[in-house]
Amino acid sequence: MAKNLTTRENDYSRWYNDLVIQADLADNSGVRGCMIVKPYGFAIWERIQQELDSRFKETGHVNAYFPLFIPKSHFSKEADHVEGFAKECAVVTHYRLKNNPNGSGIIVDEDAKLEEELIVRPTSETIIWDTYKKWVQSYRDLPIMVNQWANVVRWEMRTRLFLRTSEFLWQEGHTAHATEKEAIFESQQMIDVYGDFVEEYMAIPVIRGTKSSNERFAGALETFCIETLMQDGKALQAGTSHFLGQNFAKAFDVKFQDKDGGMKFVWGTSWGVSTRLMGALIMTHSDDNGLVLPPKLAPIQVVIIPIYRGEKEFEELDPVALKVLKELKASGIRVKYDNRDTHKPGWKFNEYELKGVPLRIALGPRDLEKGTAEVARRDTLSKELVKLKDLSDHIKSNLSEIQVQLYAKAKKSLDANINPADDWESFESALDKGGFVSAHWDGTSETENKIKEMTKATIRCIPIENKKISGSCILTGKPSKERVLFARAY
RNA sequence: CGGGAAGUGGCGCAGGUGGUAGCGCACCUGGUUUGGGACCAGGGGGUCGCAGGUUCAAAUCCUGUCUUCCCGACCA
Repeated sequence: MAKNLTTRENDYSRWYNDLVIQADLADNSGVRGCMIVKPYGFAIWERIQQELDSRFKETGHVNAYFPLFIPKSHFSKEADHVEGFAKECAVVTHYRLKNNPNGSGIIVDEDAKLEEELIVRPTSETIIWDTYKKWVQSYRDLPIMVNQWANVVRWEMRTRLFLRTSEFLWQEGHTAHATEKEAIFESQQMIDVYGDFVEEYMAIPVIRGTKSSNERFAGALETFCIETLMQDGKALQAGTSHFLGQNFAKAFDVKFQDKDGGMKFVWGTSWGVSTRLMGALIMTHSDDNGLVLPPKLAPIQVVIIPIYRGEKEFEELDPVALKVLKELKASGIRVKYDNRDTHKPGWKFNEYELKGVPLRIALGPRDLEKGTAEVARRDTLSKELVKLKDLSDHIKSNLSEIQVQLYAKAKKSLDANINPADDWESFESALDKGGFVSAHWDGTSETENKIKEMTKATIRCIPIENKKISGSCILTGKPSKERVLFARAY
């Protein structure tokens, strides 16, 4: 049992906070709402980046980099967009500091006021569309399929490590197309890329859907999303992809001459996932002993821990451990041999459990005699004696089994927590139980707002694979074409 | 941004009627240990979040400010 880790039952939110810090993923910094991503946490993020990046490249995208600062005038061009982000923008107004004449330190130099203030990007649509204007003349210049890995800033009032921070890391894809059909295809394709990645790689089951107009991205015509459910029954948006129509093209005057000779506005998309995925990862699989990582994502998949008394025993063990290490490495497994003499085996067991390493191999004198190793699984906390000659195969099959089982477990929990409700009373009690509530909605913003006021629940998504069975709205009784998913969300 | 709580060695906390800081864990040294967070002995480390103020004297009292946590408002 992990020391000092609050149990989930006791206080889920505190469990999460403790875990992030104790597993060495991230820490708070001296700046409100900004986090320090520690090496172990960043290693996981790098694995997310690596895999996503290659999937982006496979689907025809290239990486580029746009500036952190956005001129205020660019930012104000698309009305809905401004409306959506204005309240959470950091603004740069000066470019110089000076010594305070009264000797009390450093102050802003009022003489160095910027003529045009700069916004720290909350997202990059505006500066990118301002740029695309210069890149696009002809249909031959399209499509543009650009992604960037960057940090963004949204001045949040209430923050939590990974889930909502004022500065966070993400990728944002921005594409421009000649036709509406192409742009819609792109935004749908990317939500599938996200969905497949999150399910296959992070072992987190998702629901693919579209957003209601209330929850839609500021400036988009349609927002596709993947929604997940955490162990405490709250929903978490894990990724979004937006069909922007011609909104940004019109705002930034991005036109091209088509084959027919006519001038047309281009069609756009944007899509992103952020370090919030780390939060989803932590809250989907982990337990009261600490982090649980799916093997495909774990920076360390297997740790080898030697158990010995005195130098003699270590001398005998070490070559065997090294041989196992070499063998596992050779078959492409990310393995660490922790031969530090500064910590006892029991200490290491707990440490790697807290950090979610999927498999642990313990090698001691008893194993040496019998030609075995003890293999322990992080997800089930079970142990097994395995013959050394079978070890490599055993580890490989264990890793893929863990990956499959983590997903299956999370999927089962997701499915078990989608509850239908057909009247207001059962709607409310279903929300209180946690999870998604599948209910009819009359399709209006007003009704969604009222429901939000009354229950704190929002429409998380309109599932893509929805059966179009009509009914009547849970609140107003007006006709509804299909059920949507409500939940209280992060 | 409102309401509440808190900030004291790396971590968790005590001290608070003002008199210059202590405990547990961690750390360092030596020894014994090592199959689920070892033990003994010795040792190092803190301008008490920061800035002002009251006072002969401030961790302690006052004011401001920053950060964190909880609740709310806000949030794609």
